[in-house]
Amino acid sequence: MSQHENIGHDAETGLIDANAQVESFRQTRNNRRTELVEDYVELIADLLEDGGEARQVDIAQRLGVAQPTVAKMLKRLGAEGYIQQRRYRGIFLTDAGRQLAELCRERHQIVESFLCSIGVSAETARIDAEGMEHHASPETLEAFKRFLIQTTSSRIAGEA
Amino acid sequence: MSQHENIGHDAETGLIDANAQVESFRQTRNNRRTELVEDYVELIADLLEDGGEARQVDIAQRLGVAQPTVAKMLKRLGAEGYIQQRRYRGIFLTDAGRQLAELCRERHQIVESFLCSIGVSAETARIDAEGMEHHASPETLEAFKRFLIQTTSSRIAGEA
DNA sequence: GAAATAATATAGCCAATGCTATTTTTCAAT
DNA sequence: ATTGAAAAATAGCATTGGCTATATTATTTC
Repeated sequence: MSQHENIGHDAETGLIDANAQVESFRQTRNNRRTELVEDYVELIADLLEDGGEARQVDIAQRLGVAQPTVAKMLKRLGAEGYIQQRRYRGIFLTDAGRQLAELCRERHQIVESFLCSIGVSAETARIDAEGMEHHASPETLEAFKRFLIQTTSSRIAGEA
Repeated sequence: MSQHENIGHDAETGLIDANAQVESFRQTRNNRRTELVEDYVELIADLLEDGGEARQVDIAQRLGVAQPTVAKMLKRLGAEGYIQQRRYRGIFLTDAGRQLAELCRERHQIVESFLCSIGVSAETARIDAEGMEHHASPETLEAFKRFLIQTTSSRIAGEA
């Protein structure tokens, strides 16, 4: 039996095919593991760009967690090669970190703008985008972008 | 200073207001904690409805995790009042469980349909919806629904 | 009804992410 | 230069959600 056979709905039951569903759940679990890393890197990039420095206390305050929680996560980010850290010195993004941050920021921006464009309030869009961005695949992001371009050009053309 | 003052962007920096951002992150962390419960309850409802029973092995197989992992989570679901469980007997949803399942299923359905309606493939929609559904607020769901109704009526009216 | 099989329960491990309390280090100010 | 405050590091703990290995209980089959 081929690996990609029987994707979609299973005729024998009303349920989604088990192999397909298990893949969704696995993917989601995977995403959940990388969400925090992405949040941190994105936030650090913002802080660096804006204020020139990203201190643990700032990150902690922004995320709403305690400083030791941040310290622990920064160790992980360092180990994964996204940041460079010197004891009692500031935090810097590596090339990989900057790259990831850029990706996240773009994705975040697309999701948030998209939500706004379909009539969600700015505040809710911000909150929901924060959670949803990590689960938007490239394909979905493309669809969001297409939609944004469409509605933008419609508005320019003066349509309702 | 009022609690809801200064929501949105902070004029002093290019960054989002810290209070607003921290709220987003808190909300997201909160959602993440309830995601698994919702996944389980939704899946159990599906299994019960379809096959008449929801066994640990089925749940484990569907989620792609080991059976003891499911056993542990079921204890939690029991403690939180969503399911009833008798040793070596099947699993049943309580009223609260059925209610939650219904809510989740509806939400899931809306998100997945919505993604399809903007041109995301069925398979990707399934995967992304699995992750995104838990982060869609009522307001966003309403926007999705509005959009679905619009495009449906457009199609019926024969528009491109 | 006894044996084999299937399902569930339990024990014990690990990693991730949160916390508080405390120590260490740096920096700023006098 | 010393001190005091701020920041970061560290220790130690709890919870959640994974896992494997194993024991127990039901069920099925002969």
